[in-house]
Amino acid sequence: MTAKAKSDRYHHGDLRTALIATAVELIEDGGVRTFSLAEASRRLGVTVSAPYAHFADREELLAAVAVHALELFHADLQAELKGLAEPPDRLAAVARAYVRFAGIHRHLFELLSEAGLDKVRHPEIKAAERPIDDAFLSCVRALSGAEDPAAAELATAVEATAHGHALLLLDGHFGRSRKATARAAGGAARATLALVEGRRLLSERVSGATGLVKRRRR
Amino acid sequence: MTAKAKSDRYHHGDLRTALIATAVELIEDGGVRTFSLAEASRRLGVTVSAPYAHFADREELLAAVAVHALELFHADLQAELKGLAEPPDRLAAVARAYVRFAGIHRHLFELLSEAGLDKVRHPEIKAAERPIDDAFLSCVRALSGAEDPAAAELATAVEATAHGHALLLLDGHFGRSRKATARAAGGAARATLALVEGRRLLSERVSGATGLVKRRRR
DNA sequence: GTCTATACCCGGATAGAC
DNA sequence: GTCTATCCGGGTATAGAC
Repeated sequence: MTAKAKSDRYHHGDLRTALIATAVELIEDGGVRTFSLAEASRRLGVTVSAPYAHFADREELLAAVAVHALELFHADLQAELKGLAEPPDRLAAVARAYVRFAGIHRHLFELLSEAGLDKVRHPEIKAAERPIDDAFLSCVRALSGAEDPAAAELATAVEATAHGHALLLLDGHFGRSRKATARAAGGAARATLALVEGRRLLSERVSGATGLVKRRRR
Repeated sequence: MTAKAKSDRYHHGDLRTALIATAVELIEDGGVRTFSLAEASRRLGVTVSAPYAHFADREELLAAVAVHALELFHADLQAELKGLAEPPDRLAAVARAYVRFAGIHRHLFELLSEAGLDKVRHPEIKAAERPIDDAFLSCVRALSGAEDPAAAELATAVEATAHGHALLLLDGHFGRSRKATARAAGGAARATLALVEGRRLLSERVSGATGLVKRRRR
């Protein structure tokens, strides 16, 4: 690969990278379902067999795109957390970032959540998820103290809340306007706060239930 | 269609109905993605063109299956609500039923939430959703009083919670054992209760915030 | 209402030349 | 590393006979 402009054949400095970029584009407006290696090849002006020199198959390319998407999300998440100190606020920010990402990169989000990529076959994906999981879990732990047995359930509930709002957003539940993403993200953040508060209240009721707390019931 | 056992050709009392039933089966174990009219036809021993006498295209059959799934879910929901009087409990039961349905009829659930069926083209789907929406909304209204402006957001949050838990369940987040569905459903129900409590608390803080309530902050 | 036959389109993937 | 050529499979859908 030393000679560059070579004959009339198509040439790339780096077809592998170009394929990933094109796949991101193609998926960002069209979704994973309709994405095909053939189409990507056409776009880049190479034949359908060329990609096989860089990826074993379609799924391997998709995995690379998934990694890219996760890195994107991680960056967004860090930005959203920046400057927030209070654990509940940080948790709410995670939910907000999650929903925003889904709204802004719909199809990349779908790739991550619906494509059913085999994470065993593609450990890169797991690796790219790691820092995100860590950020999330550190927020949960900061909130409830590491010893809290209910921490895991809270983490799950927050995750479900964010995920649920994201899907409702993509479903048009918040409308189709530009504001929809903001509405959904705000809703998820508030729901997260409510969850945190409600959980604390319910656990108080169970453990050291005082008359005062009990009186709130119904 | 008066003569029944006629010649050696394949015959059905009602191919239309049989197609729906077969599609349900095929989708219940294999998912929508891989479902094809061709396969369904083979199963029933008719040729690939036969279905077109009853359905305009593949999607029309899928719509019929979706209606079936919604009816199933509605029945489950009613059963789950039976005997519960307290609004929070009823709301939690809705979430529980939702997650259970997702766990037990994975692929039918996927059809409903991911297949992207065009509800404008298929008003039957909207019609089948109606009674479910009504049941859900009546629970929300019973809880917050019809005038509460936050009712809509609560409804959304509960929906998101149920949906989120359902998806996490299908993702293996609660394990793959037979107990996974129960765990997820329980989690969704508890999260719903926490949501209801937390929301009440947060709104008190805003509206008639007393020193006592305020003190709970942080 | 169902069949036969067929046309059409798409995608994935491989062998072998350059 | 890319191309040419080619095979495979799959599905959707239609026309026309019975």
